[in-house]
Amino acid sequence: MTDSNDGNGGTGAATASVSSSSGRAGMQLGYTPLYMQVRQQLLDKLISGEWQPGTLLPSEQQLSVQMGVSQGTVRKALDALSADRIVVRHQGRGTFVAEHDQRRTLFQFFKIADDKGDRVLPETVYSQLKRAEPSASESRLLGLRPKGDVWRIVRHRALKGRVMLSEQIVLSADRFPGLDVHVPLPNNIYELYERHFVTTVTRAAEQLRAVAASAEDADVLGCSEHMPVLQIDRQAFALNGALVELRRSRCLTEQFHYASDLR
Amino acid sequence: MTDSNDGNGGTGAATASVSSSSGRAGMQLGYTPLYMQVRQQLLDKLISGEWQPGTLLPSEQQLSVQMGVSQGTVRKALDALSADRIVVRHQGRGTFVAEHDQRRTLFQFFKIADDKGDRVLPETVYSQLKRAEPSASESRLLGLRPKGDVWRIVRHRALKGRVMLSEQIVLSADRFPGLDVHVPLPNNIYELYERHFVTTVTRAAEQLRAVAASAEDADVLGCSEHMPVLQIDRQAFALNGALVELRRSRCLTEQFHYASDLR
DNA sequence: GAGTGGTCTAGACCACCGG
DNA sequence: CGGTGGTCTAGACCACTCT
Repeated sequence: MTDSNDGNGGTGAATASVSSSSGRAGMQLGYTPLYMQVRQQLLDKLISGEWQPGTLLPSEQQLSVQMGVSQGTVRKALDALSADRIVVRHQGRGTFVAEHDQRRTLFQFFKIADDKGDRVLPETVYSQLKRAEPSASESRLLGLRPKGDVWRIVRHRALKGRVMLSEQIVLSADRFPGLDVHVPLPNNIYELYERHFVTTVTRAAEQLRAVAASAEDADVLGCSEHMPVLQIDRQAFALNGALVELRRSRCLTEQFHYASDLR
Repeated sequence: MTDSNDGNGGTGAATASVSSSSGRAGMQLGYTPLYMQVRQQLLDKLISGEWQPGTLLPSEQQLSVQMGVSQGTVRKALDALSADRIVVRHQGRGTFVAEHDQRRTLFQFFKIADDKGDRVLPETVYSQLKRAEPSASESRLLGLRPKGDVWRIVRHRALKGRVMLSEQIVLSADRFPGLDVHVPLPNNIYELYERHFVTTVTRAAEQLRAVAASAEDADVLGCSEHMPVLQIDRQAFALNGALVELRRSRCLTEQFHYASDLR
């Protein structure tokens, strides 16, 4: 392993056995702190699938010995991953790779709430999967190879027994080979991504607009045509930063709303 | 000062001269870490107005001596305040009380972006202020005394020269005495709150719905009646956690959208 | 009781800013 | 150049979980 960044503060005798692996997104030049290098090393093991979701990581003590840095530096790296919800830490139990369980889906990725502010997970009442050619923009955004296909998923989803949401999902057929084997798709589709396709969605960006329901929307949602509906365009990103899912939802917002926290 | 929490780890000789001041929101019972007590002590000085926005705080070293805790503990307290955007830290310069400058308003509190994803601050093209009686729910939410009045502000705001947004703001007349002296209100109204009314907005919760434009909306926004518009209901909270502002916006979303990051 | 993460302390050096 | 926050280390004790 190549040493770097000595730059090694403290009383320390240990010269860190941490390879440089710089190039953190969103950092300016000049210098990469040791704990960020450690963070990246740990992240690489998650990206490669060496540590699957749900796995118990080695303890801080073990990692600090393995990586040749102090326990405090390992702690800072794990705290950074924890802040990004990539790992979950439990006092007395250990540090685990975050899973897309129902709670995470509900609080990180599903922003529809009822008028009391409670979030309710929707049930899927209709689901369709087909292979198709991408549009130019889909191909560009998903970084597809020339002539690479996409999967198109259409789902209708109900809250409290009423169909409230119609969504179309677009995925690279190369990244999700044999997706059709898993039909019918589970309600929690991000759990499917991570269990069968080594793809963990960690972050998403949504664009919201008010639009008029199309004739098809009206049919699906049981409302009149031209009814105002909330259109949500989502781009979802994996651990390595790649855009892996495009999604467009149209949602009735009479009994429910989209909740956004500004902080 | 009353000691508590000894509970004092480390080699330390120092018994912390930090009063208990427990009761952190969202904490379970049992115990309050020292750095959270320090955080609350610092926060109290901000709430009281003893440290105004823009103020340079004492250095970590000075604070650690003043409060009788280690520099590392002061650091953790300041890092927590920094994570909540309550203070801003600059290496080599010091720690400052956060201000509602244009950048903060743009990135923390204004979520409308153009199709390239760039956020543009809107200009106010019409503004009206009047004193009025609150509705029952307004009185309850804002915690008004019986017969306490409210201010109602109506503003029309333009992006790139086109009126895109109509908003109504409701404030306690008691909390904002003599607000009418400041007419015409500045475009950055949160800066007004903090400069003249010792009220710093730190957090807000928004509820989004797609609704049909009313006749009045259509007139203001220059669109047809029943056009789908994005309705944004905001509740804004001050440093002490009190709800201080209610706001309803209606926004055209043909050239712009509401951007929401899920992470 | 053993092991984990969480807190607290102490001290050193580094990167950055201003005068 | 002195002062600030940022990083790194080392070691102790605490709260929590599981066996």
